[in-house]
Amino acid sequence: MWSRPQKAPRQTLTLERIVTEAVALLDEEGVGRLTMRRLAERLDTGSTTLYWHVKTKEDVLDLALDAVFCEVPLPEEADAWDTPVRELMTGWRAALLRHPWSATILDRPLMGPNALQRTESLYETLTTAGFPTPKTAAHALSNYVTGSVIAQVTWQSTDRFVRDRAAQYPSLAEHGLDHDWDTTFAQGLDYLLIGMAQAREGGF
Amino acid sequence: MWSRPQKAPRQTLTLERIVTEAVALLDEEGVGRLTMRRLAERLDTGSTTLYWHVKTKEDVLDLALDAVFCEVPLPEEADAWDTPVRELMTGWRAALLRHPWSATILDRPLMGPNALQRTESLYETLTTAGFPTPKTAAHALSNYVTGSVIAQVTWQSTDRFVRDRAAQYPSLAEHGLDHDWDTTFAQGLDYLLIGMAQAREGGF
DNA sequence: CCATCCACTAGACCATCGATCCAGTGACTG
DNA sequence: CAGTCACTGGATCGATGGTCTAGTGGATGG
Repeated sequence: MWSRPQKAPRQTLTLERIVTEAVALLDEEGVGRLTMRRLAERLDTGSTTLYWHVKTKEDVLDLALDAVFCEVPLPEEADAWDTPVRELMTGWRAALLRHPWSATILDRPLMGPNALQRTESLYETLTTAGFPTPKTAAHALSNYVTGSVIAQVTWQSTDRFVRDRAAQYPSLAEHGLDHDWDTTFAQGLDYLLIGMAQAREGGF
Repeated sequence: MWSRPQKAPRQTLTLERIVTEAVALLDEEGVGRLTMRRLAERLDTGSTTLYWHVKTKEDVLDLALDAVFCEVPLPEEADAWDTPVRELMTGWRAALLRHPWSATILDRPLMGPNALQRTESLYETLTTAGFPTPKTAAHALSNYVTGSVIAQVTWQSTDRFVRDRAAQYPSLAEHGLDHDWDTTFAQGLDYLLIGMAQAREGGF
């Protein structure tokens, strides 16, 4: 009785396989070409079969997005509060950039277990760091990361377009061209962290 | 000869009318229900007619999004550099929030004339304020606004869902529930501006 | 050993969408 | 008055998300 397997060991097609393959498909061909049929084909099955494991296509996207967050390393404790924060935000950004399609679906609730775990970690760090309003600080940080990733992915995808219009819009060209995205991100993050630290000392 | 009208005065259907109606449709029913057919129907015409004025549906979205940026007031000059910046960012955010569908299409290049004009204004303000790297500062600011709007729209659209899971994920509930979005945004913006000011004095 | 059950699968099918083809239409031009 | 051209619309195409219906095959229980 007790040694009996809990569930049917059938499982030729599992949710996990679906998600893995969906991420692979998204990585290779982008969000515009993710189709239930194409995904099913890659899994050597019919599209109907997918709908037994998943209710809608949006479920697939939600799962794929949360799978990306799984790649974000959870920082260890450190003496300075800003060290783990910087780590978390940098890893967060890196994971999203590794899967550029994720930037275009960041407009959906990040409520997968992996995403929640990262948010939780951020809150915890800020709270133990003594911020009176960790909620505000957490929002500022995650919003900045989200915006940064979207901006970078967008501009990189239209590099050619901008280059053609560089003469017409000089500061547009400067805004999006030959851009060291990493250092710009880090610098902006520093702005935020400096401001946060100063505000905390001021007690608000 | 000179008094002759330049172009054919036919124009029963104009690009302007299309954009206006598209924004109205998006406001009323959201981005998911914007269809070329539905849009054409609202304009009392066939869907084919739209394609004479516009190449693809994406064009319509681009135009609608830029129409939103038209609502962002361009700040006047001021003594303190942060005053016009705060004005511009607040107006930027307000315009996007007035049309929540815009948040879900912020992953496309903001290259309409209205959006460019706002970006230009931001650069100009930061440059005359003496920032050594206005590009970095401008990115930090606009990224923060973008992220903030997306977060707010997303969380507000899933308020019910979060409320149901409040017990299960306490800090999730705190993160997204009963949230004074305006003050949180303003506070985060202050973080940024404080950090930027301090960094400028430090000369980097 | 066999009937039953159920997790799981597949092909046909539906409504809808973005986009195009093709056949006009009517106001202005020369 | 014939011709042009900006402009319009109905029919249509291929693809998509999703459902209906009819299975299939391995484990279960008697």
